[in-house]
Amino acid sequence: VTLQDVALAAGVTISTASRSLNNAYGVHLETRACVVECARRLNYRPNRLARGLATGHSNVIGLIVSDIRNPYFAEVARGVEDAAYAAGRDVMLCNSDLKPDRQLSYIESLIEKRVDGIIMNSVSALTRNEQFYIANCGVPIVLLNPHTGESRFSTACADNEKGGRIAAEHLLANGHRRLMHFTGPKQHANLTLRTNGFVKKVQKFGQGAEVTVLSAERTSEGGYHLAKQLFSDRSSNWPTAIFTANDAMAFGVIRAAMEMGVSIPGKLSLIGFDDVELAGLVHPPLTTIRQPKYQIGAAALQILLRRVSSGAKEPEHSTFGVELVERKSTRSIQSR
Amino acid sequence: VTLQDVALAAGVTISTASRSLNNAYGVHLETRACVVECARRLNYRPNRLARGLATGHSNVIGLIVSDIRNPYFAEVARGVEDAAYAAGRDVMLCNSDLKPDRQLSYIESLIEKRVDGIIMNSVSALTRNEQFYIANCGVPIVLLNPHTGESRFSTACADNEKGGRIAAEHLLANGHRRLMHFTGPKQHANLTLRTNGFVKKVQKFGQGAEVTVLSAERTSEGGYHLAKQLFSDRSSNWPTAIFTANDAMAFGVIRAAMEMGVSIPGKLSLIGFDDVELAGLVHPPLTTIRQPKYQIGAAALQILLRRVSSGAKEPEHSTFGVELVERKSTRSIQSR
DNA sequence: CTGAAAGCGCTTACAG
DNA sequence: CTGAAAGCGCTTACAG
Repeated sequence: VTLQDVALAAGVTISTASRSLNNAYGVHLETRACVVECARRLNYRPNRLARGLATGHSNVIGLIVSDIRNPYFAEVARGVEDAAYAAGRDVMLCNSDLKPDRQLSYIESLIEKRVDGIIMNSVSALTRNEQFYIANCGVPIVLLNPHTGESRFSTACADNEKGGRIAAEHLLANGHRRLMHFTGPKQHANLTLRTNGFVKKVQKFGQGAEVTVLSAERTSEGGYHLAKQLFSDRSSNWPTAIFTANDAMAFGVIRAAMEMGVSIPGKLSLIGFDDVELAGLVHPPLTTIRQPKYQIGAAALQILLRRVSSGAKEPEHSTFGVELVERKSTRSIQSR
Repeated sequence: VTLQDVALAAGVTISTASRSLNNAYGVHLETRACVVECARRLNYRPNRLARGLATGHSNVIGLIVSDIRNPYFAEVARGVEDAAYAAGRDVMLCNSDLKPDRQLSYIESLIEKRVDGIIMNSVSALTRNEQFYIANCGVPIVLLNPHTGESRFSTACADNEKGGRIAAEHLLANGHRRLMHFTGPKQHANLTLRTNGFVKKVQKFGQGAEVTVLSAERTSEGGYHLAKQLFSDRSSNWPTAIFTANDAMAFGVIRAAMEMGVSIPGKLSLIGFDDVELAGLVHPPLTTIRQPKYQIGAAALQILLRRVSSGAKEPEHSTFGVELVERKSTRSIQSR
C-alpha cells in the first residue's frame, strides 16, 4: 500500500495526499482529515527510502565506536540514541575496533546510505590524508575527543585535562608523593590530556613529588599486566598511589592486587577515570573521575543536528565538566 | 556524482554502467573494467536509498534491545554487528527499555525504512494482538528468548533451563540445602526458564532441600534491595546459598553483603548467570553460568539472513549451551 | 487549496 | 554484450 493507494481512497491526487500527511500548509482541513483517515485505515506506511531519495537525506545518523562492549561507549551510545529518538532520527551502530580500514569502510557505507551525519570516537588512527578526505566528504562529523590538526571536525568530550588535575590534587592532598600513572597507547587524545593534566599538576604543586608514566592497552588486561609487573618487582620502592587513565585499567590493577595480595588502599591508593557503573561494585569501590558520558552522547547528536540544519559551516566544540567521586580505593597517608 | 556521470565518462549507457558495477553477468570484460575505473576516478558513491527503492530492500537490519548499557546486550549487539558487517549489512540500534509504545514505534519506523529483518530481545511486554500484528508485518523477526504463543517468530537463545539446573547441581553438590533464588519480573521468558530449571532440579534431587524464590527488578539495584532486606532480618535462618537470575543482580547482592558485613562465600554462597566481563573482577570473583552472548547475537543475524533469502517461511530456533564457571563466590559446606 | 509533471538515482526485464 | 524504457514511491516547484 503506497501513497498512490491512499490518494485513490481519499479521492485526491498523490500530491495533496503527500502534503496532507506531511502537515504542510496549504491543504484544506477536511481534505487532510480525510487523507489521514484513509492512510490510517489502509495501514499506510510511507517508504522512507523513497522519501529519502526525493528529499536527499535519510534521517539516520551513524555512530562509529571502537567497541560497544566498552561500558563507556555503551553509555555514550544510549545518550546518542535517546536524543536521536526524540528528534525522529535513527542511529546506525558501527564497531571499528579503531582499525583504519574498518573505519573507512564504515564511513563509505554510511555516506552511501546518505546519513545526515556521523558521530565517531576518534580519527587518530587515520592518516592525515584520510582525515582530510573524510572531513571534506560532505557529511558533518563530530568526534568524541578533542582534535588538533584538521579543524573541520566538531567535538564533544569531557574536560580531560581538568580530570587529570583533579586526580593529582586528590592524591597530593592525601599526602602521596610517589605517584604512578597508567595510560593507553599514544594516539588517544582523551587519554593524553588526562596524562598531561595529571603530570603538570604534580610537577607544579607536588612539592617534589615524583611521577612515572607507563603505558599499555587501555583495557582491564592492560592495567593488569602493568600492575603485575610492578608488583612482582620486590626490589624497587613502589608508588603509594596509581592513577589509571580509565576505570577498565583500574579494574585490571585491582585484579592483579588481589592475586598478589597487595592491599588497596592499605598498601596502594588507586584512582580511575570515567566512573562506569561497576566502579562502585568492585572491591574496593573505586575512587574515580566522573565524566558525563550520557550527556556527551546526547550533546554530540545535538551538535550534529545543528550542523545539518545550518548547512554545516563552522565546527562546534563542546566540553563537559568532570568531578571527583571519592570511594574506598584511595586513602590519606598524611604522616601527622 | 551519479551513475549517470560514470556512464557518461565511460561512454556507455547507465544500464551497462549499473551492470558493470554490480558484477552482473553479460558485460564485456573491457567495458566493465572501463566503467569500474571511471567510477573509481570520479569517486563515485552509489546512492543506497535509490538502490533500495529499486530493489525493495535496504540491507539494514534493526536491533531492538532493552538497553545497550546492559553488558549482556552490548555483547549480543557486538555479535550481531560483526556478523552483519561480514554480510554487508548495517545495523540500526534501538533501545526500548521494554516499553511497549517505544517498541512498537521502533518497529513501525524500521518497517518504514524497509529493513530486511529485526532482532529483538523480547515481545512479552506487548499484548497478544500487538504480537500478532508484528509477527505478520512482513519482515522476519528473531527473538532473543524463547517464545510461546505466536509462533511466527524465530528465536536464538541459551539453554536457560539447563543453566538453572547446573546452578542447582553445583549448589547441591556442595552441600547446600537451604537455597534462595532471586529473579526478575514475571514476563521474562529467559529468566523464568532459569527459575524453572533451578527449582525443579532442587525439588527432584535436593533430598529435602528447600528453595524460596523472590523477585525484583533484574538489575543490580533489584538484587541489592532483596539482599538488603534479607540481611536485615536477623531472626530468620538465612539460606546458605543464593542463585540470582543474572550477574547484575548478583552484583547487587555483593554490594549489600559488603555493606552489611556478610561474608561471601563464608556466610553465604552466591552464583549468578551470564558471565559478563566484570563477573571475574568483582570481589569475590563471581561463580556463574556462562552463556555465549556474542554467538547468540551472531546466530540471530544468520537466522535473519536465512529467513530473508528463503522468503521467510517457517521460523527457525536455535539454542546454545551453557556452562558453569566456578570462581570464588561459592564454597562447599559439606559437613564431613 | 489542488493537480499535472518532473525528478530523486538506481535496477531490471525486454529488445536488439 | 548493450541500450531504451519503465518503474521503485515519494517530494516539490509550478500552474491554475
